[in-house]
Amino acid sequence: MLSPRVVRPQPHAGAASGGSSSSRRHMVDAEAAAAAGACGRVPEWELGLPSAAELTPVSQPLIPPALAAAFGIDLAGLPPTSVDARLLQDSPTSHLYSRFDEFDEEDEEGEGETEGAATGGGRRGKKARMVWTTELHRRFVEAVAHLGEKGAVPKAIVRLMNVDGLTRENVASHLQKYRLYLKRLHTGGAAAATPPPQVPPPYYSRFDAKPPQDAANRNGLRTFISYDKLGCD
DNA sequence: GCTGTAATAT
DNA sequence: TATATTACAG
Repeated sequence: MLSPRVVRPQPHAGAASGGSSSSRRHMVDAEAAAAAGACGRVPEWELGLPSAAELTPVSQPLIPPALAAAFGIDLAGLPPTSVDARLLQDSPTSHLYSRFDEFDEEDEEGEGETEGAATGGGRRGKKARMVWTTELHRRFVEAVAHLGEKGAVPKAIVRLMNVDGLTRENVASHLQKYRLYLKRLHTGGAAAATPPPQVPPPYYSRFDAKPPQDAANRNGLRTFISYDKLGCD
């Protein structure tokens, strides 16, 4: 992050959302699912859960021993620390993302982009939107599962995921959608009584029907609470 | 300061 | 459509 270009503040001041949020709901869905115990949580899993420090090595299996051998990579010599997000990009177009790259063409603003005064000689770097690949998402879900319903807050998730360049905002945003997704699953059965939600937004459709299991299983930790588990129908 | 949520922007 | 950003409340 060097001399991040100053993003022009949008003279907005909208705040269209009514100030009073008296009908503010609580996030009971998740808690309810958790409280359901029998279906949502497996206590023994949580008891035996490793600490955050022990979880970081989750990045290890990303390079199968066989593959490492083929490339003459000494796995033992690799630090079990942060995983660069670049390594987790698995989509064909994932190269396009770049928030971690120093330079980027970034040039979508037709307006005369006034060189940020604050950049003073610094190369302006514009953050491209990050791409939540299935790999990244898998790590995300695992982190959420490990942390549990109550502990799965952006800050903790970022820490657990241990992905280079991943910000709290990234995760917060993703988490928000993720929760909507879960909520949708929950309401799928119960909401049958309520008005038929025309065309429910396909949140996370991209990740649908693909609960993480391979890596988790390889870790000998079984499949953590994932979509189905949390949904607990 | 962090979090959750909704609205809105890109 | 997916992700980011913002505002606001707690």
